[in-house]
Amino acid sequence: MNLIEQLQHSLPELSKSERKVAQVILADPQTAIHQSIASLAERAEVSEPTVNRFCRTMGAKGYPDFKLLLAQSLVKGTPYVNRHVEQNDSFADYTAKIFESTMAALNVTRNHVDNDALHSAITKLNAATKIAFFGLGASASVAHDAHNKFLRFDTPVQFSDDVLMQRMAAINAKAGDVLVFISHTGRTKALCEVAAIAKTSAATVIGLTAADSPLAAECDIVLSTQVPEDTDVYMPMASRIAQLVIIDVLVTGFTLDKGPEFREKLRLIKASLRDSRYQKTTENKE
Amino acid sequence: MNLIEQLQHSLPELSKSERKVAQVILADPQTAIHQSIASLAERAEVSEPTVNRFCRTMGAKGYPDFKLLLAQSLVKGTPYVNRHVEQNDSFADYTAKIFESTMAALNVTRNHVDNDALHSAITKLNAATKIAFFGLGASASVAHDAHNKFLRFDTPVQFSDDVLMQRMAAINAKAGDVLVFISHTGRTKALCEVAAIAKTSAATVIGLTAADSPLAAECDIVLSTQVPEDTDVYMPMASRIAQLVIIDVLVTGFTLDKGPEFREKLRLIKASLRDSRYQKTTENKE
DNA sequence: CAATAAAATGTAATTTAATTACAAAATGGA
DNA sequence: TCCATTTTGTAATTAAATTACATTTTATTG
Repeated sequence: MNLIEQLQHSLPELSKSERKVAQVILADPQTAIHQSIASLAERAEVSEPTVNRFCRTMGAKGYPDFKLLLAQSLVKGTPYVNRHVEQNDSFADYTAKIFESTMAALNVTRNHVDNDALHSAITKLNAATKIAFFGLGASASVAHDAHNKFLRFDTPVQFSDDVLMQRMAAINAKAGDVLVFISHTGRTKALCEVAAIAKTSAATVIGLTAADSPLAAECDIVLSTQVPEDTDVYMPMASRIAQLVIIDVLVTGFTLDKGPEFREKLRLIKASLRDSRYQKTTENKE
Repeated sequence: MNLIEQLQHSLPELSKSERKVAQVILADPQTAIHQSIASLAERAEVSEPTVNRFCRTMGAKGYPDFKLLLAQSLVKGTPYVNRHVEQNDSFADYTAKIFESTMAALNVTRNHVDNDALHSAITKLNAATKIAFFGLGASASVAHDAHNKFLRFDTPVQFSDDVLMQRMAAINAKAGDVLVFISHTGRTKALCEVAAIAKTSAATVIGLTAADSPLAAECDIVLSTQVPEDTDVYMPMASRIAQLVIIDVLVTGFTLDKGPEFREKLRLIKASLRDSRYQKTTENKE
């Protein structure tokens, strides 16, 4: 646990003098880390050994050690948190908020992904005879991205952001096919309907969507993005970024499972794109 | 700058003895913060005052102060670094690497974005009579995403991943139009050519691409994503995520500049999507 | 290539800070 | 109210960091 939180939390258990020390530190931790034990003791109106004992109570080896711990917990205090953009935010404010919120979303997703689900999704994709990515609205671009990434391989890939096309594809889905449905909310009726059709087929249905949503209910494998709901009007969807990164994981797992001989193939693809580029130093895939 | 980075960076400028100190610290910073000046001096085979002088050279007030700074930078020290996926990585390994690398990319981008360029891009977009997003290959999905996001407003938006369509649009571009070209490398010939055409028009040409690239040269405003090149075959493009987040910033700035009466409009759009969703608790945009 | 200035480093003394040992209050239960 | 226990403070001690100054090293120039 964070030391600051720990201080706050153990406040009631402390003795009178030690509490005084804790309060002085909590009031302005930034100052505390630059003070000697003497000046801190004076500010808290206690003796120096009391401060020392207090440090030991809090799990430090002594005062200098305590200061180190305190300094460290001040840094990671607010790592990346989800913060909403507000009307009066300055340019710098909302830029920072958007970046931080996105990183927070990725952090949360990383810590909460269902590894088993991801793993079995990769296995299914690898064994697939055909792969399709479906999304509507904003999720269409995520499906689009997934399609691009999987185009590098020899498994046939399909992408659609058109409900009718999706329906047809779902109806024709066969065993060995993998259909990936992408939706932020998991509540888009049209997409759920297509997923329901897909479910009646022998194909594998994967959902990249919110857990416990109607869409998730229709899926064999659910890859959920545990991202705080962005109810704010101004807030862009961090969940879509999380979905893209999950797709990155899928692609990477897919590639690795194919083995090293596959690597050569990817190199060839890369090389074939060379002529479409202005060369300079290193070469990259677009 | 991070103290560890600073140490690494100033290594060549240091004197012989001070370099020894720096190297001992860099070799194991975690140990260093728990040592006294005497034991550190001994390990580095220098005298105590040398260590003290070294601390001052690095901008600290003295040794204890230096330890504090070091301790702090160890926390946020190497938060998210770019790590390449390798053939023998386990599932857990590459998943972690991908998430971390993406977060690292976002962190780097946040710290290096050209705020003035971003700001003027937002201003231009707000004054635009028409907006277009162009991308090819993998960047097409980024353009696609941007298109989706800007569709919520009343400024006409266009998206294309077709070179011919892009050419036509570029030729017909007029003053007041804003054309956004998206490319990871900034070296795709076809896209550069379209950008060159656009540049001859009176329209504003914005590039969401690598700095100092051929594409960047054709643009009025360059929004560069300073992301380490991903030469690795297995590595998904973190830069594309960074581009998406920059688009989020553009959209947010766009919305905020339009003022609060606009907020109502967005609410109406949201409400109009309601019927296409299965309701449950809170409502969200797709 | 010596001679000298400047920089770098070390030694020892000094100062400052932290800790310990122990004594004095304060607290709480019989 | 008395005794045991805990809490807190005082003074001494130890440890750590810093300073002042001496010595060595390095670079420079005649």
